[in-house]
Amino acid sequence: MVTIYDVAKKANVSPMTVSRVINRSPSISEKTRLKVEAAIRELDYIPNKQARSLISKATRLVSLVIPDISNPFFTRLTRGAEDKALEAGYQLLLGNSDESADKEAQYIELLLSSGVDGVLLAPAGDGSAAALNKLTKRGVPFVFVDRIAEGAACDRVIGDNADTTGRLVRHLVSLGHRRIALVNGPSSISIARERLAAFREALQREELGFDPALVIETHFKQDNLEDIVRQLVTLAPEARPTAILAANNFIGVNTIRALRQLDLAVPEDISVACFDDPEPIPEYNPFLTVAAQPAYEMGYKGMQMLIERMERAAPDAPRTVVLASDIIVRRSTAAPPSSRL
Amino acid sequence: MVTIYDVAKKANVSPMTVSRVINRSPSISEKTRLKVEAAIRELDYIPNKQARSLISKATRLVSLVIPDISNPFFTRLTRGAEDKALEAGYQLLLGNSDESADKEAQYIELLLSSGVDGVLLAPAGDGSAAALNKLTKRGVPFVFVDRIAEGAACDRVIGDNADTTGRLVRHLVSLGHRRIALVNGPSSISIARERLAAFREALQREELGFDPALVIETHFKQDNLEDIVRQLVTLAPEARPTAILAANNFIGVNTIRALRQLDLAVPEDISVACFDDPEPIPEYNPFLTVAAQPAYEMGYKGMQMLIERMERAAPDAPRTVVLASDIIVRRSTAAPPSSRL
DNA sequence: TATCGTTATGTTATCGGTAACATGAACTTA
DNA sequence: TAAGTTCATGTTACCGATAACATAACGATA
Repeated sequence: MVTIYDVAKKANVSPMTVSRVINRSPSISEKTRLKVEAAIRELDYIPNKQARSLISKATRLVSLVIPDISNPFFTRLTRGAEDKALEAGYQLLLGNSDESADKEAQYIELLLSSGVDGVLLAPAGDGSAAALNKLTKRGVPFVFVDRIAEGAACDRVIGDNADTTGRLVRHLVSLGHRRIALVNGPSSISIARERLAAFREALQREELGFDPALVIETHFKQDNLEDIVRQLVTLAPEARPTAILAANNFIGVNTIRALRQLDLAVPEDISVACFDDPEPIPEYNPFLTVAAQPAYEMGYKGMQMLIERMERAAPDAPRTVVLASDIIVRRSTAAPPSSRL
Repeated sequence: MVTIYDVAKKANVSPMTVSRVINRSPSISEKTRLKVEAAIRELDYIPNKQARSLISKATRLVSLVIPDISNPFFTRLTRGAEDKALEAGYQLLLGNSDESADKEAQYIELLLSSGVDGVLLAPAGDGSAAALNKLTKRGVPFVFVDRIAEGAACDRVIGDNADTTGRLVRHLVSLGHRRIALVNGPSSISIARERLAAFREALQREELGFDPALVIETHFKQDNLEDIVRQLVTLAPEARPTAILAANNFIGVNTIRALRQLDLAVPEDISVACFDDPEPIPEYNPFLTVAAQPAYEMGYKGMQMLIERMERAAPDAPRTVVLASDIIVRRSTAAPPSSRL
């Protein structure tokens, strides 16, 4: 391995002078600089980041911890985070928590020893708080994206769940739906709680009753939803929902799949709308009506805020950035069967 | 920051003893071990990886460099690579090359200074060779997944492009197609070359002529293919293809989108088949006939081979692993219009 | 009990950089 | 031309861990 000493010897200067050249110290004569730069090139010298980190206490590594990289929503978020990180000279350590607080905690433990300078996190649930305390204790800043964990006062970039849910409900109501079901994620996850609360409020605003039987909790990940959907569509006709609101793209896709297994047509028999676009085929066969959250922007903005924290360029008080969604109406929503009689 | 010295002082031993406890050296008395472990717990000590790397020359960081994480094929590959890496105690640095050899080279430069122990790479093209030479020069092992770059003798995990292409062509021919177009990726990428070669051979085997006008090169990334597809479908009737083979999932999806813009129905007017599944909605509306490559396995196996290299547990000679694909016939392929008259 | 062999622990030097201080050379200025 | 400045460069020590060697402690053996 070529070290700063090899370069120094070759250029006939002290290692410190080489270090100064590398770090663009102003007090270096043009002549020495050129001499050292030539030696660096000749030896193909690359500074050792580990040695540097040992002194500077900074690794220029950041981590992005997400629940599921196979979800296109998080893929786009990752792109945004990576772009911003590279732009600012940081490298990205990727971690999947698989929606498990345990795996997440394990991963954070690992990050602590890797000496990451900061963590961008879509927490698996409120159980994340304990692991996050360790980060705080070590002075490693972190920022929430998409979701938050209760009990941690930090920057966050989140979607406007209240507004988005309200608009999705209004869209369905305007088509004539009066009984809308919500297939939600686990209530241990902030966005699931927020979407449920917003759902109740939206129903109230539309002067529709809230029926707990029409709210079902499942996972945000790929799953077979046949049982859950059957439960909804086999309710008595007057209790049966005419539309299903899915709390994320996977639930949306799997709801449609389950409906098909149950021989129900979308949107003829029942309408479906969901949060987040199931890319990469959002439109080749326009199907799901969705609330498309700005995933890339969330990642980008989240990383930006994290970098500001790491570089102590942010105010002490935690900041919250709320990003709006676009409602994209496609073919999975239509007037309910009854109104078409 | 809590160091090994703090622990040593607290436990009333020398730093070396603490180091021995951490590294499970056998020659440590039970009594001392417990004492030191207590101090570690009490102080919440975490070893500093940077300092360790300085001596060991190993960072336990590996990098995965892929052309495009927004492609579900690479997402699944990433999952596989990450799972295997974590299993073996390595952490994953993620890099997107965006199909650009320049970005890739820049990224590899960055990796060199981060001191990664190895690189798993789906090269952006043959232009990658130069950057890879630098890795070789520094003794950083790398392994190709999915694609290879000419001029680098290293382990590789690739799909069986010849066989897969042959089977896709046979599927189309068996439906009655005689004129099949290939919308391929850039010929600077190995899989595009292999698929083209296999395509020619398959046509020959099926005793069909090869028409260069029916082979078009485009990008593997999201793109508007309307011009390209128009070029194909506006050929004279006797020269016009009745089926299009797309060299990856994005090209497949975008071909169908383009056909729709041109008011052509799939599969009634023209059939489409492609490599790689456009997840996450492969089946909720069965559409694309695809050759599904085992992406997860590619990532997993590739990482495994890389780890073997890094830990010098592999034979010197480069190894090649070829993984077969599944042909999944869905609704985008059918008999050509003529045969249905 | 003197000697030896283990086993457990400590000391010193080092990995590759850089901060902090020291020094030397060149240039002013009186 | 001697003293004071300024600028360029070198020296020394240290970041946090550990390899290599040194030594202390202990029990076994004659």
